[in-house]
Amino acid sequence: MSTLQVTEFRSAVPHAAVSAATMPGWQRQGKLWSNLKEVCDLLRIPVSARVNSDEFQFQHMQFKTGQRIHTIGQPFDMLYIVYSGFLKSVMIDETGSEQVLGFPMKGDMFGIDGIHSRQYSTETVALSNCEVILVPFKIFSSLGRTHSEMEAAIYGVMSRELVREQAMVGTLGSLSAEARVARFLVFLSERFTDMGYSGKQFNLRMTRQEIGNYLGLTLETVSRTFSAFNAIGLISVDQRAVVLNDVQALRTLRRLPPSQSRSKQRPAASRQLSAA
Amino acid sequence: MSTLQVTEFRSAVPHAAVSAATMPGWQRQGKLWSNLKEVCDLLRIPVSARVNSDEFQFQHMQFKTGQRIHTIGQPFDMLYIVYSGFLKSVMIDETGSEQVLGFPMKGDMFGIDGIHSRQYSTETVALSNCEVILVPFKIFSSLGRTHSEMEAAIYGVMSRELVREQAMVGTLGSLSAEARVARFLVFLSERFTDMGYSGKQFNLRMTRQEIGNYLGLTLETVSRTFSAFNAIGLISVDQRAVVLNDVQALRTLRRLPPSQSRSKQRPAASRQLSAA
DNA sequence: CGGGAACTTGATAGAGCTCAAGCGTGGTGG
DNA sequence: CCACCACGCTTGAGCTCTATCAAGTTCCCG
Repeated sequence: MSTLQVTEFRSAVPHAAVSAATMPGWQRQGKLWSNLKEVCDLLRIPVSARVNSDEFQFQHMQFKTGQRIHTIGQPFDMLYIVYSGFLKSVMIDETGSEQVLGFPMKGDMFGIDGIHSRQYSTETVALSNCEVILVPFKIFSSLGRTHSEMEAAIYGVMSRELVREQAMVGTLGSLSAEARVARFLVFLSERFTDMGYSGKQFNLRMTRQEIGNYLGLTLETVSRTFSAFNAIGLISVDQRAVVLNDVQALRTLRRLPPSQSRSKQRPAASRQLSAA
Repeated sequence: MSTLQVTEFRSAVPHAAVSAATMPGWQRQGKLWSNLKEVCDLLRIPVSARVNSDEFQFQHMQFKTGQRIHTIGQPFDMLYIVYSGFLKSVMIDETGSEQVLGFPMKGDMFGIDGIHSRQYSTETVALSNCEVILVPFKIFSSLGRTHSEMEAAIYGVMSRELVREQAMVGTLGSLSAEARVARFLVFLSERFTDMGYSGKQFNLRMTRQEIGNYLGLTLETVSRTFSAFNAIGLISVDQRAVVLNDVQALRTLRRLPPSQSRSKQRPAASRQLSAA
């Protein structure tokens, strides 16, 4: 069962900078910079040609696996955009337990939670060697003033994050363990596709523990669910290597053996309270 | 057991407009307006005196119980701020099930989810007669440009919502049913206190169904948990009327009868990845 | 006063957690 | 270069929590 090979990543990673990971200069600051257009492209924000791309330069910074980009309570002054690599964002509750909130990857912005209280409420850790673009919040927000088209984009990015969290709440609140895991795989598949990698086969960058924590499950349940999916041919798993054999089935999966629909509160609160 | 009386609300509601609910003019638009200062106060945003409060006037709109303020898919052009009353925001997943995302109340902004895709991804329904301030998004964002101090405030409000959703994910992902219900009560208590009402006793504005949906539980579990809290004197409940007898205990509650600490993933995923 | 929604309570079952043991894999030191 | 060790993963057994199904009661509205 350990013959499964997933190699897409080694060959597909498109940024030359990553190879620098093994070189002495790795992690030195100030080596790479991006202009505004590059940042907007990364964020999937439309840029008008009128913007002077070179008016601002944004510094890159490289992190090794396990390093923290920012920590809880640290004063906020920076937003971050993932240029390459994989990370996890976690919150620590009052009992000291971690709660994984997300896995930022290429094109994702993180650190937004710090704006409100002027200090980060989460911490973000590199799950692989990473390259992150530093965006000083003051500069970012001033772009909204000077380039009015940028303004909607900024709000849009923040709104997008909010919608994503809301979807997460919906997932945690109503789906079975199997459905959560299935959706998680589809989510990864779509992200990888967006990034130009294969959406069919990839390597997980996080542990079962982290996946389970993110999905509100234990690592054992995640492991068992992977095994179950594997057993019926939905996917092929071997450790971190995953192949999705039927993405559509994963997308709509509710429960495995007896697919009893528990649509419970369907006809709940939307019609008897009809707007007069 | 039905002798419990909670009357704080009837007497405490401070806005005269509510009494208009029973009058013919109710729900007619354009009756009340707020200036910028009033809006900022409501949002708990610091306003500098330099801002000309009367430069902008924001229209109020009144809704009766059950009416929708906005619906899913409706084109986005407006943000909303609750001036009075209670609402719920819900998402509908692909199977048609509702997912309650929150209960906006006085001072809360909603509709933010619509910015990203230019249409609302949620709908918001009045749980009581409500008065809502309409804030055209274009005007709101232009305030960020003209009054630069407003800008941070706007981002702050959006960030606050994101943090709130993240906390919700944490709650759903890791707490027992009892702990979720307890936190929910504490959450309400704090909101009511903020609004100037009693944080010790209040009336729930939502059904057990809605609470359960919000917390990822069934209505039966919510009901049983209320009863259990009632039985040990933590709270007193009778239908929608609630008295919190020990807020601190609710705040830290993890589990009820045998308070065995199972701090599970305590020493889990934060040390082996220490930043070199 | 009737009907329906909301709420409570009980009985039962099953999904997922906990505890526990074993294995594979990758990194490290001898 | 190989052996060891630790961490991550898998799998099993048992048990608990919470969902589900089912009445029955209360409250609110017409």
